[in-house]
Amino acid sequence: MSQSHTDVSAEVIEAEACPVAEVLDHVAGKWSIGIIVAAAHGPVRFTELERAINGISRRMLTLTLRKLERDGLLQRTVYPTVPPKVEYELTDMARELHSTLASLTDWAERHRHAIAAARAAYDATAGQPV
Amino acid sequence: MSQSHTDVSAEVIEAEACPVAEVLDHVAGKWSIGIIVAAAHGPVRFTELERAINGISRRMLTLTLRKLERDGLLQRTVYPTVPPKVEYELTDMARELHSTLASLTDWAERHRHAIAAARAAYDATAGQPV
DNA sequence: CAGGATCCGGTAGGATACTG
DNA sequence: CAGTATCCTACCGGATCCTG
Repeated sequence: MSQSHTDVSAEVIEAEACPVAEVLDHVAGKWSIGIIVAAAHGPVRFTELERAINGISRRMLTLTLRKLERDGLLQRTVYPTVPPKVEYELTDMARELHSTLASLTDWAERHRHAIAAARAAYDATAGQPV
Repeated sequence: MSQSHTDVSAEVIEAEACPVAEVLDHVAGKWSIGIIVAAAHGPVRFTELERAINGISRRMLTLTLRKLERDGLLQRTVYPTVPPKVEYELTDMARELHSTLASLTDWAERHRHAIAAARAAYDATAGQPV
């Protein structure tokens, strides 16, 4: 059903959406933001993060940590001590992102009630369940 | 710095992460941002969005639209004309979000190269593939 | 034109056990 | 302490067909 011609209008959206989509790809993880927030106030150790985020599994913590490190958002420092010690710290890039994320948090807190209200209204008006 | 932060209260993290997590729950959809961006410059029709976003399926468009509408981010206007006509427009709340999102876009564009470089470095250094 | 219903695969993410 | 490995499930998202 799709013709071989490409529509020009999509390029604009793509050009705008692509970087954001990439960011979200790195950040949209259920835990990425939590980790960035948790690591924002200084170097954190693995177990600290695990306890701080509370609900995350070791697996997801490791995976998300790796992803963030790979994208240059986290700097991983291994201390070759007898009990292994690893610290994670935000890079400058990530600190900027954290500031931006703060705006999101702010927006979310400011409109949390409005969103809840909108949901309730929607469910009452249009969402007549069977 | 490194003295009194040992008890990184999980409550703080949760309190901060929760709203964000909610936002992301509404926004982190693969298409939500694209829709918000596409609808930012005025009322858009269903088919317009479908063509603009280019890659989205009718199903996901509908679902994402519903979700955004339910959260009070989109206002849906149905014109009971013979060929049905539906327009979607950002609410004030969503316009604010869009501004915030712009920061994210900005951040992404500014650090896109750095991220790519970090990835390459990571893959070269630690990511010796099998 | 706008969207609902259904099937179906890929993957994000959770639980658990093992290790250097 | 800081991971890794394996299994398993839920849901996201695509394709297709049907409707008002």
